[in-house]
Amino acid sequence: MEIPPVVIDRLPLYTRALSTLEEEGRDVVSSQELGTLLGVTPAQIRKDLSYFGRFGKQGRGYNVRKLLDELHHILGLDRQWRMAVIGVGKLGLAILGYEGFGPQGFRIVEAFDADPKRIGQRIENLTIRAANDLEKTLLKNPVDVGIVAVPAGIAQNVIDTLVKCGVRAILSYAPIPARVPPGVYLKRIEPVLALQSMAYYLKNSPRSTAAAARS
Amino acid sequence: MEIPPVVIDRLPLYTRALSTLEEEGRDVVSSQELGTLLGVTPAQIRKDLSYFGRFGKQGRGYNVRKLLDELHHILGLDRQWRMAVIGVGKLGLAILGYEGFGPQGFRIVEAFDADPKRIGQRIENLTIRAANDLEKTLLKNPVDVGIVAVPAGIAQNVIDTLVKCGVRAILSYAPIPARVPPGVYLKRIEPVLALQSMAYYLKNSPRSTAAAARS
DNA sequence: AAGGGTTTGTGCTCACAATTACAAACCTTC
DNA sequence: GAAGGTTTGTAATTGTGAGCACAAACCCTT
Repeated sequence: MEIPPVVIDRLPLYTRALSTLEEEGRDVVSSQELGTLLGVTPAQIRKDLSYFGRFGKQGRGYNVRKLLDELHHILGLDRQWRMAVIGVGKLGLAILGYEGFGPQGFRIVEAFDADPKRIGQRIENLTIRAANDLEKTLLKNPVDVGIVAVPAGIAQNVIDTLVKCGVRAILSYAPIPARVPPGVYLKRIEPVLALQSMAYYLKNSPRSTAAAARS
Repeated sequence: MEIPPVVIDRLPLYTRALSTLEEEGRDVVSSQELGTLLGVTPAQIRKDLSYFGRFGKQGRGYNVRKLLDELHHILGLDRQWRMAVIGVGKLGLAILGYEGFGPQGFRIVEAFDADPKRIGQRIENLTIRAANDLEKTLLKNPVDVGIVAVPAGIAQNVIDTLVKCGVRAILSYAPIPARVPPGVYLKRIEPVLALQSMAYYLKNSPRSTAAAARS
């Protein structure tokens, strides 16, 4: 069965909300409650989940623990994913220092930079390698995900290299419309584009009567 | 006329491609060429633009300079937008140091943090203010956009404060499903969610025969 | 054990966005 | 200035996702 990408994009949201509920000690949750928690309609949640099976009980709702496990399994979050960061500037540093990846099973195991002053430095239990060694290193020690935090000018080049090394998922912070071959998955983080589209609404809404932008 | 949000989200893409073309000295571009450049169908581009007017010439294409000016005007990029950064940790530092905002008319004019060691520090021509003074400062010197780079636990609180101060556009880096009242526009930057949805495809695609994820 | 109150899973409908397709308009060349 | 080759703008069609609504299933109380 072919599942719509929008659905896949929502599953992590559900996962996160369920984690919070579990930490609060909740046993059961309804699509209704989950919906208000996330700003999504209950029907949407139920339909999304129904693509994968029947996880709830009528009249009761979903077992938090069980649904969370199911979603982890569906998304492939029940294992560790190895990631490499390319580019250790200010942004790369922030990425290396971010504590949000590890707990979700995403571990940064390599970091690369072209600056001779950076190469060899030890940051967050990692030794920065030379960008020149990117290909050689990744071919020997493959990673699942590449995080691109280099300037726009060389980003496509870096991405091509990653693809050549068999990396099939790329998270790019570079402000370019990068292209990847079929079978490689690319997500872009684009704060400037986000700001620019919000500017439209700022400019065109009469200061109070507008509907909120979808985030 | 009511324009679909998806269309608004694509306009900044067009803007960026046109900027590149202009720097290269190109005078005219067809929807065809722009499309291949961005990975979008030509018809999509033409239709998106037709919501706002008729900017092209049959048999010729679009004048790069003119279309760029039009889009700048439509999106409200022909002015300066004032932004405040809340949270000056590693991420906040990267944001303050990013050179991609200024050239697009987005200027960071205030920065706040709760850490006494950070308060008063001078970074990138800006003096970090105390988080306690957030409300007072913004009420005196309003900003158009708030950039939230604080830990998840206090993010909703910060967002509520921003809204109270009349901030109508918020770019949030906090991993929470933040809610804002109607008339306030919120975009979230969520690298972890992006990774989690890619994990699904990594897990479920047979290593070469899958279609690329939409980015 | 029966009844009232919930909540799920899903067929159906509706809305809207993407694509197709083509007439009209434009440029260039002969 | 006519003809051939492009490319736009848009009407019409197709495709797809979101919302609605309800039967079936479950819990709890009496």
